[in-house]
Amino acid sequence: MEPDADADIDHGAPLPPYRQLAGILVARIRRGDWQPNRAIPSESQLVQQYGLARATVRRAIAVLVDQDVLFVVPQRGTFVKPEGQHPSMPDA
Amino acid sequence: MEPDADADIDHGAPLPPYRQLAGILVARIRRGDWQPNRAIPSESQLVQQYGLARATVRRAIAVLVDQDVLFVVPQRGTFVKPEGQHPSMPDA
DNA sequence: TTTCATTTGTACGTATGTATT
DNA sequence: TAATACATACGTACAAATGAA
Repeated sequence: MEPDADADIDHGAPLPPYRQLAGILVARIRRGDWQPNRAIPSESQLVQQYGLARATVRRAIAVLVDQDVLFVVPQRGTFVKPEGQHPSMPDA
Repeated sequence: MEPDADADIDHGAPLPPYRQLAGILVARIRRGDWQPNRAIPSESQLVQQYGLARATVRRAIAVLVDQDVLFVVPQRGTFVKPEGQHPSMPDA
C-alpha cells in the first residue's frame, strides 16, 4: 500500500505529518506528477496545498533529499532527482 | 584551527550559529569534556548555555549525528559516539 | 541599471506529545 | 506524581540569491 498521492494530512494519525507528506510526494513522483530534473512545487505552495507549517514541509523535503529522491538548488527550487529512488538497483 | 571549545556564538559571523555550535561541540568532545558513550548536556541546557533557540541546538546536533559524532536516544539523551569522529581512519 | 517577486536558508519563540526516571 | 528529555509542529521574521520586468 503506497501513500495516496491525493491524500491530505491527518494530524491524528500515528505517522507524523512530515512523514505523511514525504510519502505523498514520493507517490506523486512515481505517479508522474513531476518528471526527473523538474521542480516540485515551492515550499510556500506545499504549505498552502497541505496546510502545514513551512518547517514541516522542509522536514519532509529533507527526508527525501536524504533518500536521494529530491535535490535542492538554493534560491531556485527543489527538483526530482533522476534515478534516485532506488539506492541499490543495478539498471532494472 | 579548530573551533574554540569555550567560544560562544557570534550571530554576526558568516558561519551560521548552528554550524558554530556543531564545531564547538566537536571541539569539546575532542578536548575530552565528554567521553564516548557518555551524554552531552541536554538540549535545554545547551539552549541556556549558548543562548540559542532549541531548534538551532537540535539542528547542530543533527549535523553531528549525521557525521556519526553523536547518537540520540529518545527520552534519554544525546551521546558521544565511540570511534565515530573519523569517517576514514584505519586505526591510528 | 534598478526594482521587485520568488525561493530557499536560517533563527526565534511557543506549545503539545511521549517515554523515561 | 512529577520532572526530565527528546519529537513534532505551529507561526513569524529576516537574509541572500535568483530571475524577470
